[in-house]
Amino acid sequence: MSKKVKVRFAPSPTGDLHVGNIRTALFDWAYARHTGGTFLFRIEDTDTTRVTDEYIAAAIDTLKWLGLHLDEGPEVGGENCPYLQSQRLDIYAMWAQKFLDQKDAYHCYCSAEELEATRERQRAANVAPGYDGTCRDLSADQIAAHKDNGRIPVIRMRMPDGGTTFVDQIRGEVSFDHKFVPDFVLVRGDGSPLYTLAVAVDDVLMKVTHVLRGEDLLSSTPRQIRVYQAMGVAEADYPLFAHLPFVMGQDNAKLSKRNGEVSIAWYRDKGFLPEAICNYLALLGWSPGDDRENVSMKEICELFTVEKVHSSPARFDMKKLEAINGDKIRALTIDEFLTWSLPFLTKEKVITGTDAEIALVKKALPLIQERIIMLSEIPQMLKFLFVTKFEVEADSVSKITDDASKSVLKRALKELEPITQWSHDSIEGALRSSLIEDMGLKPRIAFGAVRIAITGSTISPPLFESMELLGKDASLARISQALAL
RNA sequence: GGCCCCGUCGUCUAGCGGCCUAGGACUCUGGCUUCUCAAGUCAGCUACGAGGGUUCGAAUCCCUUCGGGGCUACCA
Repeated sequence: MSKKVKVRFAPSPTGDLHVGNIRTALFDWAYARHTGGTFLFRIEDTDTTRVTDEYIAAAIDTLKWLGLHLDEGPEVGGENCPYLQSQRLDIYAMWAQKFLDQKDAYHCYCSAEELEATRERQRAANVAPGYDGTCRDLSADQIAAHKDNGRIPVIRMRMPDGGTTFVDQIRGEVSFDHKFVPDFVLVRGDGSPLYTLAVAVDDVLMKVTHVLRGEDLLSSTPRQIRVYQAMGVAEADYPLFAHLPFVMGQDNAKLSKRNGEVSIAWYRDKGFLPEAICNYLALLGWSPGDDRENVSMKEICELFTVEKVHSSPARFDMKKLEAINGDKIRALTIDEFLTWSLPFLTKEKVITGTDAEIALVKKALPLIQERIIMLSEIPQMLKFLFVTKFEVEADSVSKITDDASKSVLKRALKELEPITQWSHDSIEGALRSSLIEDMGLKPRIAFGAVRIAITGSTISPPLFESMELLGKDASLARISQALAL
């Protein structure tokens, strides 16, 4: 029987979760769900000066918002607690000691300056840079001398001669000659562990079966495998590796703050739906294999396999994300759309949240559902229905103060006044017969003027429906007000 | 510099030796529709980095080359 799949997402807390992180998390999650395995979240804080609780809370909140539910990790718990590497220091120390005892590792007393000098020399001589093995086989006397000099050692892993070959699930067989994989540091002079030690130990102890991570870690894999060997793990029990290609920015460099918005929080504020973000990100470096592009979270789980992941990097394209977000918004039911909309409307103080307001919003939403690409556009589009002190946009004022516009508005006012059944049909009928047929105006001219008077803008939801929702009194008042400009 | 990874339209991709005069989506351009803006719809633009092989036949296999990226830390 094959082992139950366990996939881990293990970011180092260097900032808010960003697009690149999330793409990795999404693939990790999707693979876990696809295989019926578990999705584990671990924090790699061996370097950072302590993770804050806020960071962890924010990260978990982001994952939850995206719909990437965790099976194991900080806050949710699990059988492999704790999930912060900073809380597992004694475990790493124990293994480091074991490696020392087994002679797989050794104390290295070289100073930073000496190492730097070695590298300089290697660079000058044009040979592979890396630790030269000075402290590999120190005698007791040499060690004593170093101690007398007050030198503090690091613990270094001994890389045996030969090489490491492993099968990357995305790239195929990858080989590294150990000539180019020097002895590496496991534990710093101050006793703290390095990433290479901590990941390997944790992945084994937490029974991770698949390591899906960024391509930048590809060349650290031989070191990780070396630790497995030292731990006595059988080769058949090594996790399988799959190195995901990068997500690049417009400038063909790894996506960063410089080349676009990368913080997931930014997308959330802008009104991107989590489904849209996941759908788009899923398409970066992966595809279902056919021409299908609009996929739900459920479909991503069903269809996702590592084999279909690309080996080449993908560029992040905001336009495509926007297009997908628009599609997802249009696919929402009105109640779902309403739920998503309300926070944006209250945040912009367009509404306070009364039942009457919400009822009106719900009626207006169908008018704008296919006109927006981000939820943050909603307040601007519906504002005219709620403002108490109405004002025409500065740029549009001059478009309705000319004589032609004034006569349109006057006529509109006159035709609208007698309407008793205030509906978009009756409004349209009255306006068409008078402004278009009688006055012989082009619809875009005639209705354009009314639109500005009613909504204050040249861009708005459909005019007659908007007037119906605004109500007769308010509509007539606005036209009168426009006439007075 | 060394090691490793990568290379199909502007972008994301389909393609796994004949279905490819290379398909889809986004973007862009033009048309239709139209009360604005959208949405919808139709059409168009544009790609196998280059050069050698292998083969009856190559985007698909091999080699070289060029280009891009990563790593080369007591970062992850």
